[in-house]
Amino acid sequence: MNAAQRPATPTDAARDTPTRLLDAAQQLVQARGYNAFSYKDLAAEIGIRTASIHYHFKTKADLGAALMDRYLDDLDDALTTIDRAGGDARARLAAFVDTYRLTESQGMLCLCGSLAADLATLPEPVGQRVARFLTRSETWVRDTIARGAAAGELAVDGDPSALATTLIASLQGGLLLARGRAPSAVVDVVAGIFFDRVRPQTPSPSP
Amino acid sequence: MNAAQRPATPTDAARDTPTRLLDAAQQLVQARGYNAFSYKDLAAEIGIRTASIHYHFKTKADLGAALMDRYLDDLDDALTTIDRAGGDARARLAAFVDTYRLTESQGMLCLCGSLAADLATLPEPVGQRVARFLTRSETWVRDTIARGAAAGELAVDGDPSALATTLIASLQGGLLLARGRAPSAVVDVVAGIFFDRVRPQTPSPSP
DNA sequence: GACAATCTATCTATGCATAGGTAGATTTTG
DNA sequence: CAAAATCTACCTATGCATAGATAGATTGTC
Repeated sequence: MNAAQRPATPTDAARDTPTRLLDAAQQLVQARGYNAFSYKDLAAEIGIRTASIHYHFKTKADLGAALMDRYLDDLDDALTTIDRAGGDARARLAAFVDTYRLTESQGMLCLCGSLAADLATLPEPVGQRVARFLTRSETWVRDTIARGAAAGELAVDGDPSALATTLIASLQGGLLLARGRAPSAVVDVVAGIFFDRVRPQTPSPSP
Repeated sequence: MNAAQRPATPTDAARDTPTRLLDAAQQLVQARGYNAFSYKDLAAEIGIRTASIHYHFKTKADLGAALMDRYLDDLDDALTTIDRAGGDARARLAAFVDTYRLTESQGMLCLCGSLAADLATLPEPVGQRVARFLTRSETWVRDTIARGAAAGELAVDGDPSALATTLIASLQGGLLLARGRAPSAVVDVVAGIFFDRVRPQTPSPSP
């Protein structure tokens, strides 16, 4: 997901250099991929020399790890916010799906999806964090479905774990297909298919 | 998809150099991504100098385009073979999904999925072919579902177009999630969810 | 001998990283 | 509290490896 669609750049130039570097790097990775951005791009973006970037992030691997650490924190924050907002399971899942829409409209991938595509070439610490992000997302979706079913909020058609895996896969893959289409077209479509199987528990509490 | 899981390297060294270059390049792109392989890697792989590669493929962009051209041909061949095999719609869809399993078991992405992730940095002719591949896959799946429904072979639960988009997205995204998991785990899961909505038209022709 | 396929040698551009320096703020301490 | 020490956040300059590409042999083959 794109939990980390950073809070709309607060006053932008007002942030400190490490934060600005992370912001720019994240944008570049989501738009172009890990192996297609350089310290030079980054330096140009925020107006310092490449050597200065090394002062804040010793190596590109460190920068990548920091990027994913922040993204993991953002995910936790986003999920916590959703959980605390007090909607039912379906509303929570819808809020989760919503986090992908902005990313799609920008023609980007999820930071984690982009890095997952480059997984074989990533420094190991970065790869580990990517895996952690995907696991955490999937677990949250699975648990949200399962709890919704248990609480009688949701009529679930299928195995919560399989549905969760499929939702994450189709959202990540959806962003891959989305570029060059109408904004939100693909996320809407895959979400529609998903929610057909996770319906509000309206009437008959049947057997 | 990975239609182009090249026919198991026939005698391998017996093929001509352009073919061996394409084979090696495809393997590298699927495993590592377009921006993470070089003429040097390729040269080392097949035992010639990088300069010799330029004799066969003037530029990396040419190589990329040739790679996608062949992959598009492979897709057409695969779909034609499936269509001619004479199974019903569900068998055809299952055969289509099967082409993703080998890719998953090798921890790779679909050539087209890998390139889609790097889309923003691709030479334009390559990007166009990537889009063409995705459209063609989606169209085939959609039509296969729709025809299956029309022929009374399939009980389709939802819009064929949305189901097709979701299937492709979840397969492509599935390969993204699959690395580091049990082989075929993710393709099986997303295919299972898909086929719940595209069931054999068994008994009651209902209304 | 002509053409195909490959080679050696080399070029320019770029990537990540390091060394070493500097201006200015902050902290320590006699 | 002022001088000394240290730290922060940059800089210039440079190194060394790799990337894609080119020119001009050389070799093999019909």
